[in-house]
Parts: sequence; C-alpha cells; structure tokens
Amino acid sequence: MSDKSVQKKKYILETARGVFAEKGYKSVTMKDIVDACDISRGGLYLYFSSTREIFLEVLKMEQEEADDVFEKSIAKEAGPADILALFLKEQKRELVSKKPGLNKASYEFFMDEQNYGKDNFLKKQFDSAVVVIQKLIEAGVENGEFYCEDARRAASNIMYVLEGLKIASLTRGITEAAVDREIMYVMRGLVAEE
Amino acid sequence: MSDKSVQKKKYILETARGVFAEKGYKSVTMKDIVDACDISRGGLYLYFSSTREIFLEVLKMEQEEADDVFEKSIAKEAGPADILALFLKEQKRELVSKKPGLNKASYEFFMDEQNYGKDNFLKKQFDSAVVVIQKLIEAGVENGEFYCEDARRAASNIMYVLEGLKIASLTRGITEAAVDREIMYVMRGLVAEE
Amino acid sequence: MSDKSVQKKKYILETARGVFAEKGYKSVTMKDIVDACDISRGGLYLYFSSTREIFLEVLKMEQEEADDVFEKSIAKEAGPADILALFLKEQKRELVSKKPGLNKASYEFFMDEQNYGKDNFLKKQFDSAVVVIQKLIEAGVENGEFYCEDARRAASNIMYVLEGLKIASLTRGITEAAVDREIMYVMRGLVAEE
Amino acid sequence: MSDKSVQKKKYILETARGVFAEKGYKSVTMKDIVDACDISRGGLYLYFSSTREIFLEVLKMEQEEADDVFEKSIAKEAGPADILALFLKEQKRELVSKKPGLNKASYEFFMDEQNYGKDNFLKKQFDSAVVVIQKLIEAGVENGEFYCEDARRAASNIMYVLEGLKIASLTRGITEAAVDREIMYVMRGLVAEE
DNA sequence: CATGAATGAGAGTTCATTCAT
DNA sequence: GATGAATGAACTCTCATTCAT
Repeated sequence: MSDKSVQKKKYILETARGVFAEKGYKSVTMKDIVDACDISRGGLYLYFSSTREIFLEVLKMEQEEADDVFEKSIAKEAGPADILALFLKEQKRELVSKKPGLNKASYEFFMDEQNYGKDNFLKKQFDSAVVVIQKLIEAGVENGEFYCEDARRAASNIMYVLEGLKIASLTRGITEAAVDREIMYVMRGLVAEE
Repeated sequence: MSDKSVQKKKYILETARGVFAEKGYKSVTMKDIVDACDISRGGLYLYFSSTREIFLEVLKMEQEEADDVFEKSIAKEAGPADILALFLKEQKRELVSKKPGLNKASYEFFMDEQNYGKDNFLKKQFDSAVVVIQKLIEAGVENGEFYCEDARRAASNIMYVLEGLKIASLTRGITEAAVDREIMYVMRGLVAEE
Repeated sequence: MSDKSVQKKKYILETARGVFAEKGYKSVTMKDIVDACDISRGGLYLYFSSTREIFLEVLKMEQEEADDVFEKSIAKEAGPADILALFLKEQKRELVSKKPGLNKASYEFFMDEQNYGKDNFLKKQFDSAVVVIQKLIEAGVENGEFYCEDARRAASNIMYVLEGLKIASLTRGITEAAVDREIMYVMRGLVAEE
Repeated sequence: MSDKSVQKKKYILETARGVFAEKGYKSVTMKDIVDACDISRGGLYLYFSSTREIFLEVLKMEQEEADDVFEKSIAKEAGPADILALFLKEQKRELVSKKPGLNKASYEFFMDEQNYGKDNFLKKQFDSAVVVIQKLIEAGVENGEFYCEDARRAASNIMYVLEGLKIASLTRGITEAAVDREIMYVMRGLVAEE
C-alpha cells in the first residue's frame, strides 16, 4: 500500500471516528462515512468493506493512542495519589463532556457482537485500567498515602463504579455533582480508614 | 377502546417484549413484530405506529410489573439484611442469566433517545432502587445489622456497581465469581466495620 | 395466497417469460422484470426473490404447457409417420423463427447451474421427447411405415441432431434449407432402407 | 508495437483464455482478468478495452492453434477411417472432460452477439470440420473402407450430432457411454451397409 | 377492525472506465 | 508504458408506511 493510501486510510478512520462518536455504531451507514469523508461510494470500498470493519480499526487506533497517553501519564513523576486523582479527574471530564467519545458506539458494538474474548476492546481497557489502579494503590499504601487491604478488589470496585457512571451518563444523564459524590465515596474507602 | 382491543394490544406488547429481549432495540423492525405476533402489517399499525412507541409501552408494562414485585418482596416480613441479600441475589441471577431481559434493549434505546428527564425508565428504576436500598440500610443500622454513616451514598454506590456489572456483562461477559467478588466487596463496607 | 395474488404471479411469470426470451438469462435483472411488469421494486420481491427463482418458475410453467400440447398432438388420431412429421415441422418452425423462445435463456441457465439431475428441465424435455419418438418409430415399424432396427438409438439420434441444429441456430444462424436437409437425412435412415 | 508489448499481449490472452474456460463469457469482468494476470487495472486497458475484445482475440488465437493441430493430424499418413476415428475420439475426450475448454464461453458469446457472418468462430470451426470429414469419407469410399452416397450430408450430420452432444454435455451432463452410443450410431451408417 | 398487496426511499455492493502520477 | 486510486452508474434487497378491499 502506497504512502498516500496510508494517509487516506488514516483520514477516513479519523473522520469515521467522529461519525461514530456522534451517531453511535448501529445507525452509521457506509453512506454516512462516504458523505463525511467527501469521497465516492466506491472509493470507500477500496479501503473498507463494512462499517464493522471500519469501527474495528477505529478502536485499534483508539487503543494505540490510549497506550501513548498512559505512558505519558506515568512518565510524569508524581505520587500515586496524585496520579490516581488525575486519572479520576480525566474520567470525570469525559463523563460530563457533551462529546461522548466512542463510549456509546462501543457499547452498541459490543452488545451486538457478543465477543467475550481477549480481543474485546472494552475488556482490555477495563482490565488494564484495573491493573494500573491496583499498582497505584499498592504504591500509595507503601508510602502511607492510602490504606487498603485488598488493592486488587478496590481497583476493580473503582472501575465498576466508573463503568456504572458511564452507562448512566449515556442513558439518563448525570450531573457533575453526582459524579463527584460517587468518586469521593470510593476514595473515602482508601483514605478515610486511618 | 373495546375489551378485545385491549386484549390484543396487551398480547402484542407481551410478544414484542420477547422480540426486544432477544434482538435489542435498534435492530427490531415492525416486520419482526408483525411476524412474531402473527398479525397483519396493517393490523399492527392500528395499535402502534413505530417500534419506538411499542418499546415505550413495553417499558411502561415492565415498570408496572416491577412495582408489583417490589411490593411483594417488602410484604414478606424479614430483616433488612435478608431483604438486601435477596435483592442482590436476584440482581446476580439476572446478570449471569443467558436471557438478558430488556437490559440490552433499554440501554440501546436510551442511548439513542437522550431523554434525561423524570420519565426515563432507567432513571426511575435506578432512583427508586436507591431509595429502597437506602431505607434497608437505615433499618439495618437501626437494628445493628449494618454499620454505615451515609446510607444514601452507600445505596447509590451499590447501584452504580451493579450498573457497571450489568453493562460489563452485556458487552464483554462476566463470570459468576466476578459478580460475587464485587458484591461481597460493597457489602463488606456495610458489615465489616464493626 | 389470494386469488388476486395468484393472478398477479401468473402475470409476472408471463411477462418475465418475454423478457427472458428476449434477453436470455444472465443479462436479465430484477429491474428489467420490474420495468416490464410495470410494478414497484419492492412489489416484485413480494412474489419472487431472484431472477433465478423466477426463471425456474417460468420453466415449470413452460413444462406444464408443453405437456398439454403433447397430449393434444397425440389425441389427434393419425399415423405415427404423420405425427413424427408434424413434430419435426414444429421443431423446424421454432428453429427458424426469429423469436427464439426460451432456448437461449435455458442454455445460459443450465450452463451456469451445472444441474445434471432429474429436475433439469432440458434433460426432462429431451428424454421425454426421445421416448415419444421411439414409440412413434416402433408404431411405424409395426404398420410398415418405417424400417428401423433400434428405435431407441434412432430416436436419440434424431434428438441430438435437433439439439445440434438448435444451438447452431442460436449461435451462428441457420437457413431453413439447412434444417430441411438435416431432417431429411435423419429421416432417410428410417424410410429409405426398404 | 514493441516486442515486449507483443509478449505481454500474448501473456494476457493466454491467461484470459483460462479465465474464460473456467467462468464462461458473460460472468468474466475486466477485474477477473486483471486479477488473473496480476497486472494493473489501467495496464489491461492499454491493450484491450473490453472483455469482448479480449475474447475475440482469444478466439483468434484458438483458431490459429486449431489449424496447426489439423495439419499435424493430416500429416500423419494413415487411412481415412483411422483419421476419422481419431478425430471422433478427440471430440469424445473433450465432451467427457471436466475442463470444458472454451465451449461454454463461446456459446455464451455467440448467443449474445447474433453474429451470423463468416467471421463467426463457431461457424468457421463447424464448416471446416464438415469439409475435412467429407473428404475423409470420400477417401474412405474410394478405398472401400466406407460406404456412403452423399458424403457432404453424412459429414454435416456427424457434426450436428457432435454439436448436440456438446451442448447436452454443457447443460445437463452426459455419460461416456451415451457419447459412445451416439458416435457408434452415426458411424454405423457409414460402415454397416455393406 | 383487519388484511396484506403495493410503493418507494435508501442501504449495500460491484465494476467499467478514467486519469494524475 | 504502467500504476492503482477514484468515480459514479447500476443492481440487489429491505422496510416503514399506506390504502383498497
């Protein structure tokens, strides 16, 4: 594949990402993407042959970018409590934002796919977040910032609450205050039990 | 509306409920429902004019039945801890069950609708569950079964974890053991702090 | 299926027959038939879901009509030689006619299908024609009109020659005189060896 | 046209021949040939501008090769009866073979073309075969191997039977035994009437 | 009320053909 | 010469929705 092709493919994926972010997964048609990209019907088929294929590649792209972000976050030297706080703040920002990102589309997609394997994007995201949080908590316990008996459990609890907030946000809206309250509640378990 | 009409409408809604449970919301066509009900295309339009309208009424029906169930649960005189345990057991059963009920369809529906008002079925379900759990916890605190400083927060935390488990179950599958672990974790907060 | 439906189906098949006769099989699209029948795109799909399905039913129709014709031919009491002559004359008429009937479409269809079973229309037509001709020859031998040692062989030889003439006619044209010569040649074998 | 060009053109035609042999004429697209030749879309158009043009040149190529073969056959000095037997054997081999050569494609092509002129490939093949067979028969009559009153008629009869067998083979399949029986029958006319 | 035939808009997909590089 | 990306026309098929009976 030529250099130009690669560029165009990337352009399509980025444009398509916007379409999925706006319309979710199931409502998006090849025509929607063709229109958004301002290319011809046949042109799109040169690169992708279904919305499913496009969405999968959008997710792959997303994954790679997410990995980059992770590394940057960790690169900045800061205490584990600070990093966790930063992570939660970022999550909150996304929850409250009007631009829903790919959450809606991803949920629609994976509810349809019934793909419960290791290549499930949501599973991967979730599991790796749990691991990172667990490590942060353990580090926090070590330096006395946190108190926690089972870091693994605490980490997954945090993630499930976030997941609950996410779907709540998408299906019925959620106020910033409510998000704050829930986050504060789960954090209290870590810091308050002195 | 004649008595026969009411019966037929109810029949359609019950049949449609099964269709939504199986296929979700967005994939369901009027044709699907016509086929499932074994009525004529025109016939269906006499009662409902879109899948959206049907789904809304299915939800209303669901709501009414859910209320019934609630009342029964509470009617049985038992300790608050027992009732809460029963509630969580029921939630777990649904999470693990292969038949996903209307969860998938509801999520699809409300992600599309962007209806964040008080008539949002999911919001109502969630909020009333929070209230009930809160009351159970308060009762438990009173009779010494539970320890909890902020019953309201604890209740909503439980519900968000359950919501997180629910969407996780739908999008990536979840094991019974994982559900147990999460439920145990949230309950530990209530009982373990002697 | 209602009476009206049956009528419409028959109407479509008859119209489609004309389309196949004119354009062959492979070039015919659903749109061609829709246009010819002056119905809507979706309307056609109520009755048939592919050109293949339509063509198969056209052939079935053709078969039934052909059976009728056969019976009539035999009903007329005449000597076997006369009946055979009539049959050959009819074949010749079709060979020379500008309107090629379904021959072209049938050949295209069955070259594609690779259906060599007993439900192959061309096979059925051929085999039953061979049987009829064989009986005519045997009857002719009995009453002295024909001389023939192996009626079966003679009959199939006649049919293969006719088949050769048919495909020749469709692919390169054939003159009436040429047809006459060939028919005369095969008949000479039956009558000349006194 | 450069030498290289000629080579490439020949390469394309030979590859295309295989495609036509496999898929017939009408189903073959420019893309099929591009893929089979492993050249670029634009590249093919430098040499040919349609499948029709390609097929015509494939036939021309075929014709030239066929002429070569004929000459070789006749070059071998043998009795006319032997040569004819050899010819029929070769025909039978092709009829029974799973690889149908260009027969299917040719029939499709000429049924569509309605080209009844002298440049019709099938006509040329047929007519020249008739001439050759006629000469063989005449030679056979001369040396006493055959008995025949009208060699011309006998020759064209043989060819029509072969044509009938060919289309029968393509559209409904034919057993080797059936081919043998038919060939034997037409030959009996030449040798049996001592 | 109830039926189901009919319509037409719109999504998916494939291909011949062109054209800048 | 050669490439292959790009276009747009054409075809298949499905549905929501209407309407005569």
